[in-house]
Amino acid sequence: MQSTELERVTLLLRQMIMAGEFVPGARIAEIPLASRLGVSRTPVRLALGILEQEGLLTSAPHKGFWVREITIDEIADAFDVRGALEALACRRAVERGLDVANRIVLEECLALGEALVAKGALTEADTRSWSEMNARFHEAIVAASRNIPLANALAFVGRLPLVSPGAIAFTQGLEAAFQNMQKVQAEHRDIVDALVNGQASRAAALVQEHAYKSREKLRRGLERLRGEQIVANVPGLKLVVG
Amino acid sequence: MQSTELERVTLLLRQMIMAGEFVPGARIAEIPLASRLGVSRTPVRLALGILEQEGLLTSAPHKGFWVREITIDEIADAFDVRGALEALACRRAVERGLDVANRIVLEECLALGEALVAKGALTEADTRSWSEMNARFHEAIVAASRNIPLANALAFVGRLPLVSPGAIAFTQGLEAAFQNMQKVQAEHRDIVDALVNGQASRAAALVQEHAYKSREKLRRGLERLRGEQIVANVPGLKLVVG
DNA sequence: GCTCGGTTGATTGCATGCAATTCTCTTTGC
DNA sequence: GCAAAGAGAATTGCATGCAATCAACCGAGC
Repeated sequence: MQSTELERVTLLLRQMIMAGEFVPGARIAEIPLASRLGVSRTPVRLALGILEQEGLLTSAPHKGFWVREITIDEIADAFDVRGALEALACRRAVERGLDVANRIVLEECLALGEALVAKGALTEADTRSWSEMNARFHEAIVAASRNIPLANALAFVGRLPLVSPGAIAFTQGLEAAFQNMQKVQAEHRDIVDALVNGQASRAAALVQEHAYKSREKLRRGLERLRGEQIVANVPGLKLVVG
Repeated sequence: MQSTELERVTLLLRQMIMAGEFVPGARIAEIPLASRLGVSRTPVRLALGILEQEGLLTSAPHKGFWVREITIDEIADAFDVRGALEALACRRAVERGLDVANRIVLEECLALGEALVAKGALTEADTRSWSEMNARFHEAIVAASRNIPLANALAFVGRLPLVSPGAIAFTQGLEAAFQNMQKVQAEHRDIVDALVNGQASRAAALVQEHAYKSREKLRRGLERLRGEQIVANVPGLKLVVG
């Protein structure tokens, strides 16, 4: 699938960073990384540049790259941005007329969510398919807006760890995850209802609140981990809590 | 100032693209470009990667880079995104309390705008200082929101040509530019008024409309140029009008 | 004992060589 | 005359060598 080393290295490196393999603020030297990944410095260097553009790394001339320190507040703020953009997407989707293809995707997502909620029990696999469904749901809304810069901007903010709709929900356990899932499913239902009935501002308000709830849920989850300077084992990235 | 070739090449290349030196859709080969800029392929390659991330170029493995074709609709859509984001910035700025530093910047921008409008006559230099003032104005609003992902997202959409507040207004002549300037100045006054009086939703609505007016002004300006497949001499980039 | 300066080591930045892929032009077959 | 296949040229992708810059450590001077 990936025809070049650069793509492979970029993907790998992104996963490594997101998995928290590097201490935030720590320098990432090219040579050890290259030998670790079994390639030369060239693709590594290019990949680092890409990840810098994505906001995961920082660099300075002759000083190299290091992992950006991301605060909880920054993650939370990104959710506000996501809410505002998705609200715009809803308004545009309604104004331009919700097309059939995306409507079908939305309803499929609703059905899948319904099935997961009805099933009651939750395995790890269920959580994964929920996440994928959630990602598809939000993508469909954006696609329905037919606004390319909007989609790009959303992808941009989604590059921050935990912000993308596909990020694994940050909950205490499967039980809490399930309760949250029920709430989210209800919100999804309302959003789709507003969209198919042409209620632009209602849909916009609902997704905005939807994002806000995600934000606060995440914040509560992260706040619990205060105390250590660096939050480890967060699915996504080590975060600076200072 | 720029200590590396990469920075120099990136800046130069961005300017060249924005100035429309390349036909949209045309391939950009590394070797001729490198020899033209007097450097080796390495920094050129890195710069091309950066500009791809910025949305000005596209690439495919083993096929190199080419200039992205940007439609008028895409530019217009980006204005909607800008409006939504700046509206969010206004709400947050008010909610968090407009800080003194940014308030001063806003009022200085107002004063400068007032002076330019009062002056009546408009030179090229006036247009430039107006643009710089406009950029500072919008930056201050974003800075006042103290939301870093928001600022990043706005910078992201602003990378599209003509979308950034600092882009030279697209008007028919100095006379029309002046009339537009008067309107914009009035809008700026209202926005600052809302911000300093803590009227969050009013300020949000005003900036959104502000962006919408910019969008429509630009669209009218570009529509006039339909007919040719490619619009040349647009300050920013050659645009595909199809 | 502390600070400032020099020197050494390491790392980044750039140039270039080589292999792999793609594109193009030509030639052959129908 | 046109289409398809093959060979050659050109370009990208990657590896590596070398120079410039930076950081750290050590020593000297105050």
